[in-house]
Amino acid sequence: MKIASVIVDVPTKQTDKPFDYLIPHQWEDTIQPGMRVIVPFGPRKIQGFVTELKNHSEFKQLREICEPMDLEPVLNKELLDLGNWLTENTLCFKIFAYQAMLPAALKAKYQKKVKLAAGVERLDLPEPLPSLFHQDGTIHWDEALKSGIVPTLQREAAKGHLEVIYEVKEKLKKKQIKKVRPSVSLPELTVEMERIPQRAAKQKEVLKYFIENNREVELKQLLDHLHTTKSTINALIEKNLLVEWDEEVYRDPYEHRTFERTKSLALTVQQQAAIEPILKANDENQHKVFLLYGVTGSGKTEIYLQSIQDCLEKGKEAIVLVPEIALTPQMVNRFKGRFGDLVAVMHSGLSAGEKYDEWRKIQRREVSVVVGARSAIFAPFENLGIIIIDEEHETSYKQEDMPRYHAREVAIKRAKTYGCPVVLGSATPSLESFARAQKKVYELLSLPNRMNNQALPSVEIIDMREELRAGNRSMFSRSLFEKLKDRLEKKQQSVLFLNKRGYSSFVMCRDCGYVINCPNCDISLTYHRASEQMKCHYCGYESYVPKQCPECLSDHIRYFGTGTQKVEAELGKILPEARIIRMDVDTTGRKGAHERLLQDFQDGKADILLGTQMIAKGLDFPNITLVGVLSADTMLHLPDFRSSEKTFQLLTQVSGRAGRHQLPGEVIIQTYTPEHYSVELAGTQDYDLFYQREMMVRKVHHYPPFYFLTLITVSHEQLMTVVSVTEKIAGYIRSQVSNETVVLGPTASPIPRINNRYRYQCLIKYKREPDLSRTLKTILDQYQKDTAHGLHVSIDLNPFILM
DNA sequence: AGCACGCCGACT
DNA sequence: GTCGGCGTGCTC
Repeated sequence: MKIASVIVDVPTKQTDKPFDYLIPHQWEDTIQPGMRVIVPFGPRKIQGFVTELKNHSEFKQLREICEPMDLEPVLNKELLDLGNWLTENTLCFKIFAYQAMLPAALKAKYQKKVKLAAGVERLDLPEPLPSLFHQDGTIHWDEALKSGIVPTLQREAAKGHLEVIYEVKEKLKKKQIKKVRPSVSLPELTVEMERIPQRAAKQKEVLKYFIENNREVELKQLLDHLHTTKSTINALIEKNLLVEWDEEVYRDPYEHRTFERTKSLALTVQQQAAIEPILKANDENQHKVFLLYGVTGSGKTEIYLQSIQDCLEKGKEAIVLVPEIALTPQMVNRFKGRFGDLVAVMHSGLSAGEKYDEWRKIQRREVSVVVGARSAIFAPFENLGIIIIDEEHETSYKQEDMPRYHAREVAIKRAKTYGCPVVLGSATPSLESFARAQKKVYELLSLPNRMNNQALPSVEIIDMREELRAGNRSMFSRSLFEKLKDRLEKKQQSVLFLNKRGYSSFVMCRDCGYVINCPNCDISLTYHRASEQMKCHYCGYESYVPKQCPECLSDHIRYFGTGTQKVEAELGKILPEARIIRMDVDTTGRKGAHERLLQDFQDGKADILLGTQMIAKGLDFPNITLVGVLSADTMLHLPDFRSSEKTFQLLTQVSGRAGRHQLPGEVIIQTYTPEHYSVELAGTQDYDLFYQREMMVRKVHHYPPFYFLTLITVSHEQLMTVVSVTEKIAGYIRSQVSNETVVLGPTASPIPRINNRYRYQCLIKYKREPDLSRTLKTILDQYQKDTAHGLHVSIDLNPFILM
């Protein structure tokens, strides 16, 4: 076995296949599938993943692998296979699939440099080159680009004076600390100490320390403790009395926190009934998907915890997925509290280094439970016992760029491999999942009551049109105002929820209604208060707010704030004595700010918590007795077939924040469309009825879960090109599919232009189309090589955002 | 993606 | 006659 198949880090159609390389003798026993290697590729060096070892290759002129980047594989057999599965199921390049499964820190960085060719002196080169060399005798290409000396470099390289080199760099080093310990036994140490001459007082002290504390110690600590320097230690190492070594350490984001250990709670009869099938599947190593449908506050987390406990006792491992937004300290505490150091946490709040360290803990089997957002589904466990997906309906489980996977599908795929259960938990399951449970594809487990049989909060729906008619033009209905005042007097807490969308901070002329748009994209610019600039979220374009309206020259330009700011100001007017904590992108930008604000609220430092999406989840404070939703229908009118479902889920979710403990809770939902079923049924908290109503709508309009969707988006600088290509694609698909299948389009995308590229799309709705995958691949084969002509074709199977 | 190779226009 | 534009095709 001297040949390795390598998937190279070049994401194009043409290179999306294994390339064969010879393994140099020195690495023959080292290199294995799943390792990252550095390989020559054309004139440069790049990173690649070894997928296979073999003895023969169809290619004659094989080149050699430069070196391995790992000492042990970063992807095991199962994950390599999973990568292929991802590639097949999301139609992405293999390299994207592999990279998605690893922490970003393992992605290579490339650097191009030049160095002097053999026998050439710096001074042989023309000015200003001789003075531009770095310590290591190279000039960095990216710096040369900035200073405009690239042509000079190229000329010198052509003359053979300079040599171009390509480097692959690790993004990140393992963090290591130096440790020391005695290398001889305690009695010997005592003897040796006597022998140290009197003038080496510090060396004596060090040995005395080790006689008293006969164990390893971190070098830095030792030096601090004894007020000495490394030279003392070096002398003792020379004498073979001490040994020194490097040890890998982890950047533990939770290092300075203690977690109160908790024990399993007694389960209610309902919880007991719900957990039993899961434990049974655990016992029998049976793959099954459970849908744990439990109202807010019904104790789903305890079921997760005890199912995991059961796995750990069987020597297996567990993955828990939680939506990013709900990955709060509260959530982490519950898992760390129960399982202590056995838990790794993965979320976007961690630095690349911290994420890598958490991943290393998993890889080295130092933890058995990982709690994390979407990408934690790829945790490199090898003896998985259970996968839990909390808030299963959350759209953030779908990744929107390559590879466009849904964590739920990946979870089921992995669980099948390990023969273990998947538990999908939600108070408001996605229609897809609930439908599968109805069809007995998933097993339904219900928790219809709250713990201790607390009543669900009472919900009042306020018709804001009525308020307007009654002369109330404020954003607070009379009822909400009264109740807020009441809580203030009773010293209880309230949460006000504002749906961010519809209130986004665009800049508008009050006279003519002109909204400032991005010049490159057909979307309004977002106002950022911190920088007092307008920014495009799609292309990054920035600009200052004009003094005058570009259309009508009026100077009545104003921005519509993030909404929360406006609400805060308004609240200050009507309830001046209320202490308010505002949570939105502006106040939670800094690291840890989110956590601190919530802590303040929990500590009773404020009466009202005002915020967007981010407060809809996980809040569980005993003193909250009122929840207000300022405008329930802002997301209802988005061009998205899931908007009713999302509205219902959000309203139910938010309502669940109230009265989770002794005090009963009240919920006020303000809306302009109280008659809409998703608002009405969120009011009565009737998921089952909502499910039936929404399923009818989906059936009539040929949407999931009755039909599968595939979205094809084409973009190009020229509108004509986009239209004609999309038309050709749509035509080709129509010619290939059955007549039960619906092909919509071509139509302009909801955002018709991003970054000066026009966007057209085509939506396929189908029930059964076994050959669709092949058809789509043909399309990609045809058009992905046209990227040179500026054409982009992207395909999203089961899209969540139809934009 | 990069890069080399290759074929046409405007300069020393 | 050469320098350099970017169109095309290849990387084991």
